[in-house]
Amino acid sequence: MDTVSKVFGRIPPAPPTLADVAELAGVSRQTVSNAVNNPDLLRADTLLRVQQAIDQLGYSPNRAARNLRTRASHLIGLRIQPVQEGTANALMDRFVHSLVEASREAGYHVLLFSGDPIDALAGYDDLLRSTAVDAFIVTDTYLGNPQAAWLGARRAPFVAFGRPWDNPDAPHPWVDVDGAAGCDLATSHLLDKGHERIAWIGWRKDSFIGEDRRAGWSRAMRARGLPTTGLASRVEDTVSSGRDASAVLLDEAQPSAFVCASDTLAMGVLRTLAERGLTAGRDVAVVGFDDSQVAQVVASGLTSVRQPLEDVAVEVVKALEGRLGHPPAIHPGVLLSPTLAVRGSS
Amino acid sequence: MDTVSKVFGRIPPAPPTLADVAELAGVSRQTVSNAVNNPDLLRADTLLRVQQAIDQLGYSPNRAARNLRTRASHLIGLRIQPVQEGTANALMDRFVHSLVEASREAGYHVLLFSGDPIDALAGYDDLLRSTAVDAFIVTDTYLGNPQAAWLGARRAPFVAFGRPWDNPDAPHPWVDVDGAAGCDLATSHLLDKGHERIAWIGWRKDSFIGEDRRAGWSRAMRARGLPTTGLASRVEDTVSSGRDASAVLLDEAQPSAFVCASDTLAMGVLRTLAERGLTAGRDVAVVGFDDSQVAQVVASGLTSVRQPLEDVAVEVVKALEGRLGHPPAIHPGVLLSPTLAVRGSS
DNA sequence: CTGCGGTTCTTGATCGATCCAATACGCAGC
DNA sequence: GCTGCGTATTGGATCGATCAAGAACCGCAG
Repeated sequence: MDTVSKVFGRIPPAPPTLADVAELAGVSRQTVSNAVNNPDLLRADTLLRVQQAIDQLGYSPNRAARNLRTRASHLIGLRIQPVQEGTANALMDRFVHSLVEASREAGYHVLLFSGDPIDALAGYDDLLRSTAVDAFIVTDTYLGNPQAAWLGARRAPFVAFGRPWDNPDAPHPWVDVDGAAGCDLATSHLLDKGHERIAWIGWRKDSFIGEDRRAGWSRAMRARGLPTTGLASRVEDTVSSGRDASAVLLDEAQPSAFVCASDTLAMGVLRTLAERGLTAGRDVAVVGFDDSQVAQVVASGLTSVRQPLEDVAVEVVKALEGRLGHPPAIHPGVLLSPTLAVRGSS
Repeated sequence: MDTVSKVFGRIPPAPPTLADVAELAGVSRQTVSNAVNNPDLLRADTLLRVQQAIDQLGYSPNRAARNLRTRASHLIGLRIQPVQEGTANALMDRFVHSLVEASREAGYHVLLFSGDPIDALAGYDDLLRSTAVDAFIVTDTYLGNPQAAWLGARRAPFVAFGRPWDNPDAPHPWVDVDGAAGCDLATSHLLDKGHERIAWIGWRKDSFIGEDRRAGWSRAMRARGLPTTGLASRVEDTVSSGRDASAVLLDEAQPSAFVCASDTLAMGVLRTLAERGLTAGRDVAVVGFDDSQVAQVVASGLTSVRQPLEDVAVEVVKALEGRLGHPPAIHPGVLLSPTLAVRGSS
């Protein structure tokens, strides 16, 4: 016996097919198929007999054959973006896991693909034309959503995690987290602690998400009749930008607390405080956004707005099931409320 | 027109098939198939004609049909574990992305699945029996590897990210990162900076990976004739364990530097230092492991051992291609060396 | 004993690609 | 002009499931 055979064995036995089960159970193929897909069509004793044959052989329907016939793959495509080094943004990890779990319960699996960097749509197109997936989850909706229009035009079923900012009447189902509510929550939390001069550090104005979150901060401030002028700054989403912005704001506006559009920016604030010998949570309060691992393990902890990603995933899958149903259900947008993970920094 | 149709349009046109292309190009189905899979079998002018027809119709082979016939899905299964909240362990994010990218180049897609928590093997079994994936990537090899033996017995092709610790002669291909070399690197880096009393904070003894990393530290120490007794501690992988362990070590052994088995533990050390008014990198040096986002954004930065996950993914896919080849290539284990991301803490 | 509605089960066709064996084609040599 | 040979191309069968019918079976009323 040669080494290859010794290691990997002979040709693995072909898995049992529907016909094998049918023969063993003494019924026809169709009956086995019904036992699997429409059990209530069978007489109880026949069903039992078929079930036993299935168990005995360890039969599972061949997915390729089933997919071919039913024109469905029970796969959901999810495009993943490169990890951003040097930031605290890691919500994908949590979301992906929740999505896989929710999909599993609905009988779907998640297929990952990474867009050809040159042409993000090429990846979608490829999977779509080869009928490799039944639908997509689209997550990158930060600036409008070119994919949405493209997929819509192709009649490709998809659900977006993120509102169609540039087109509120977009016909596709979507699920999103209310960033404004989150920042309102964070700001109100600080206001309740007695802070009155609460600064905002967010992203540049062309980010819909950033403006939404900012609106939550200003809304909460206005609700208590507090001014916001001079207390806001808009920068890049990097630690050093957060550091610089907070330094300027401390000098010019003397805020006693910061609400940030991301944990990355909040880490920058913490750095400024450390440089000035100030203690986060005692001298100056800080709240971040996304409840990243960074927020959880940083010294004394960073209070942060936590997106209910598990719920998002469940809603996304629910919307997907509706969209793939016959007839497709029109699923309105779903907006979920985040919570606040309070830690030492506030 | 009813609302549903207005929103989603009529039944989408059926995608073009091989036969459609054949008819348009005026050739037979097999010729089109050859044009796609064995272009060199065709005469140049025929190939061109078929190509044009393919482009004109936007044809892509139906995956289900191809999978059924070729008994291959070109999918790779990857089981993902729940995210550990409160730790800095996020290497999966980076690895998954690299894996998707490497797989894409090899013509594969990554299928995620989450083991039924009750029975981790059920998820593998299901996908295997339904021939949904061609192979698996197994990542959880921290304590031996029950999956490996099970998959091996089922003759399921798989590649492990992680050595078969409990069975060095295991016949399956694997790729791993040399944790000992990483910690040797980290320790040597500190030794070069003039540190002599370098403490180790690692995991409990039943972790093969932890013992491996620890060996790198003690090896580097011994190489310079330095003692290690009293300088090591083994704890749980949490921030607070790292904090407690470093406090005890500082009191009892007065180390001037720490090498940790994870960034999570290193964050605990940083916390202790902060509590004692010591500055990381100036008073006491700290090195973590995994180069997590936490290490990258924490104030002044945490020096950390960085696993070459991109290379791991490439090697894993390479091994997979060998394993799935005919005949399967026997791929020896591959051990890659990590690098050190030097930051402010050292 | 026949007829009938309803359930239960079976047979043949089908999804769209690839494998297989057989045929048409081109070209050199007699 | 015919044969031989390698290349290019073709039609038919096949993978394993589901769909769409139709057939067998059941009990029960006429």
